[in-house]
Amino acid sequence: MGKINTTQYAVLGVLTRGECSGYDIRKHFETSVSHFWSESYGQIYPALKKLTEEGCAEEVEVMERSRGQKRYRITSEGERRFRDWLGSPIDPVNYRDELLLRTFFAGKKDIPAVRILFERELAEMQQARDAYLKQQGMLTQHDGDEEHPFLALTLRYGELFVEARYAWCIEALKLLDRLEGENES
Amino acid sequence: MGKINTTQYAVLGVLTRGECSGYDIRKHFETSVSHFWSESYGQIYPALKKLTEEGCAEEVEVMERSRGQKRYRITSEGERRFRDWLGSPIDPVNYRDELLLRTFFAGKKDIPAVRILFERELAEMQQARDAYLKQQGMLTQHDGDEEHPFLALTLRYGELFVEARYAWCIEALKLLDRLEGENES
DNA sequence: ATACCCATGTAAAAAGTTACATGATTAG
DNA sequence: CTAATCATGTAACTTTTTACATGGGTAT
Repeated sequence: MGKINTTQYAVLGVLTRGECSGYDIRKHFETSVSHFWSESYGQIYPALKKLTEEGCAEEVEVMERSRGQKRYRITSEGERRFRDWLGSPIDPVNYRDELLLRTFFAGKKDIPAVRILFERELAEMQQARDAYLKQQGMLTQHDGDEEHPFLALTLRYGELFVEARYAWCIEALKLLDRLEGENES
Repeated sequence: MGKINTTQYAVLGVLTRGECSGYDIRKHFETSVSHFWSESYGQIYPALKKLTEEGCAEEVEVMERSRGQKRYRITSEGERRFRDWLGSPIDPVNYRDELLLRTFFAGKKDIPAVRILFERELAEMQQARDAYLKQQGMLTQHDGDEEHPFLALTLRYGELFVEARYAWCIEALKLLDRLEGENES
């Protein structure tokens, strides 16, 4: 049995929610999970091909395919493999955060430069916070769904993450003010 | 002028702290910045080569080189380019978090599986918290250094991040308890 | 008509990891 | 002497992005 990589599992995950096309899958990543996952077409189409070869997904026969669309459905084998993966150990990923990297290497001369970086980040966190609030509102309409608690949980993570990062930016900007004050005196 | 990528800037960043070897650079990434950045040898050595070609770094002539070590030093051109990069806009990176991905796709049947994931994560956050505390202690010894406030800031980010994620795991585990209770009743 | 979304797919490039080959030095 | 650590480097592979080619459908 061939090895399935994370992208393929992510695609399989979308398929567990119902049959769809490669395009739909991309949309799904772009909208619902964009704050913690992304996939490009260059990954999705080959993944669908590979999953089909592996017997984890199959093309749905569609009469009258609109716009040449191909739709895929998860197989029971795919379902099984997906459930296995879901609980398997997560191998540590190397987290990379360029804002942190730049902060780490900054010195006194860089204060004006990093101030702009933090201000920009702060604005982004505010935007993200608004987006979460909006999504929160939409979610309450699907209250009864089986997946609802888990969706809410990922949303909640976003909120906590954004609050933490927001608070950090505030602290950072205060620090910059203080450092600049010291320089002048 | 050739394009310099993020890895090369990261390497250049280490060189701003003093001349060192590829091995030292690796060590630096592994120890001081591992919680927000990582580079492998397969990236570092080619980066040093490229930076030298670009005139951003140069090999230091060492008599009696210990163990065949090569040491590199940043040039004034490298310094200039690094400062320019430090304040330049950060292009949005696609954040990927497999724990979130799995949570998103989880359903009621996966409760025991995801519980293990959250427990593992919780333990990791506790460990990370201890590590930060320890680093915090070491940092106070370098109190006067010019870079000190920025180092402290990255450490502070780590603390806030870990606290947020820790809190989230706790919430998640409570949710799982609640869902399991519902199932039984 | 013409612009915009829907839709599939691939090729090339870039980014990154892993495994290996090689050898010096040091600590026990 | 031997194991661990220091040290450099490359090749193969995997992963991911970006750009392109192609064309159907729909709304103005």
